[in-house]
Amino acid sequence: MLESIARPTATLVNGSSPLHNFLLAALPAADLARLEPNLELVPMKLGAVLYESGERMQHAYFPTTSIISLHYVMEDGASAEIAGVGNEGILGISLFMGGNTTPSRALVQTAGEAYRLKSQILVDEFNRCGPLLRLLLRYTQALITQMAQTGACNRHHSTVQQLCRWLLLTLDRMPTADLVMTQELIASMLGVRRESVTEAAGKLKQMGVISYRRGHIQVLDRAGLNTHVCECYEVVKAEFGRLLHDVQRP
Amino acid sequence: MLESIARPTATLVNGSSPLHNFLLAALPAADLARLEPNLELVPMKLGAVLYESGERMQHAYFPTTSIISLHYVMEDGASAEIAGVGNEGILGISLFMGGNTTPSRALVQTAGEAYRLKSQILVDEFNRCGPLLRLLLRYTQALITQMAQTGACNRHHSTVQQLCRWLLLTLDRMPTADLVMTQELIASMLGVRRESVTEAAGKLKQMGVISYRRGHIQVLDRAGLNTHVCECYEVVKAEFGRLLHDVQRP
DNA sequence: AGCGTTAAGTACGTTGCCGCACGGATGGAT
DNA sequence: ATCCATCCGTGCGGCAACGTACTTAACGCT
Repeated sequence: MLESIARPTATLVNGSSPLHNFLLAALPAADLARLEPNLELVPMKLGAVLYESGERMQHAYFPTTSIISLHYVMEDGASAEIAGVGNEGILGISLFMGGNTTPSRALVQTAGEAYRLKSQILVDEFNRCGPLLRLLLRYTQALITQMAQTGACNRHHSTVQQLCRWLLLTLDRMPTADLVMTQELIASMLGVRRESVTEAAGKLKQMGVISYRRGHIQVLDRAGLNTHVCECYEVVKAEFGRLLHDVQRP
Repeated sequence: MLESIARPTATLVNGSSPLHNFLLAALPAADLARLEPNLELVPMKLGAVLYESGERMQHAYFPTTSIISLHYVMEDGASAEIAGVGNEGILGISLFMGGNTTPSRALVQTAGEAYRLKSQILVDEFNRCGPLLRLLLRYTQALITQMAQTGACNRHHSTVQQLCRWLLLTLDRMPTADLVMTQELIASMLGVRRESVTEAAGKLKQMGVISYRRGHIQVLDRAGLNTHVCECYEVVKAEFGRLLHDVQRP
């Protein structure tokens, strides 16, 4: 296991280092050094379920190139994304907030890599009440904003607006403008029918904002997304910027 | 200011003690003792705005008999409740989570009383990294669940179901089954039209579950609400119970 | 090269909620 | 006792999204 510790290798497109996760990168060197021997680089396969509602988590995840989606799944099977986690964040809030579980599902929305850390090690470090605690609480605060905003957006905004919001938030966490993503998957995130996504995506395509083919979406005109998105995107982005201004790409 | 410290008085219907707030009641005596000289009992007037989006909070509030509603207000004036805070909780999460502000509005949904505490005193106590920190983080985790669930509920459930959820959650925080509440206000909480509330309430009235008159709603048949509510109510309630099981009515 | 699976397009009736515009009723205030 | 602001009831057209059903197109596999 110790051998699997991440070292940037030539075979990886972006290289890989814990520093590619903004939270880890924002830690003082001494704190990061304590964690580093325990950080394990793992591949994140599209659609993989990292956490199921009510389970006890074995690991926390710090995405680097992958994106994780937090879903709430209803009794009747309907679902809705409540937040996304990319290289700006961590999966496993409930480990340090208390309670250990949450009533939600976490799955890989965009394939890539993440560093994982045994739950206990994260908790122990958190309990030192040092920089990691401060950092994780601020991140959690930003996550709360994202969840609240998503909820309000669900109530008031159109599918097209929400699709724009979702695309922009995803784009911000991606190195490229090419998303490997089916409309079906987007529908489950937004909590709408697949056909509704087809319709909304069709409009954006017609306006030349995006193009797509089977299983791929390409954003052609990011500014165009901005003109059609609701305020929610900007609010979330601004709040992350404000709370984690010192947590930037290394 | 010191003179205004809460002492239960005969003039108060329920009497009033910090112990009527579950979080305060759950603190070890030594920790509560440090806070108590700084707790100030204040009346909470219906509709009063305790916090406006982006403001810096001067106080944290621990409701006893009052209920506070956290709203998100959109640019176009549309609004939606993202969470409620009663005697099980605290208003002022962002003070200790970091960042000090949130993009939301807090207003009094049900008149009553609350203990308030100067921000700095709460933060100082939180920074001792003792029982208060543990307690507040667990509470925040429960609040996160409530927000996520509300968001998903906004997406998938009918106005009647949501009204039932809202009534039950409010009822849980009230000593009586009589709510002083206009349909207009409920509409702004649920983020729907006033007429939609009229319609939903009319159905419940016809079924004999509630009755109401101008500005008052009375729940006649709580079990009836339970049969019409969506799963969301139970999930939130269970999560609060699980996370704050040791935080009970004194 | 052809096949089978899965993604995406189309169509149509239905519905739940919206926006608007009223009229009627209530209950506190003068 | 009367006034009148506020709250509640109702009606109607409109529409975005839904549920359902089916077709067409793309990709990957043998």
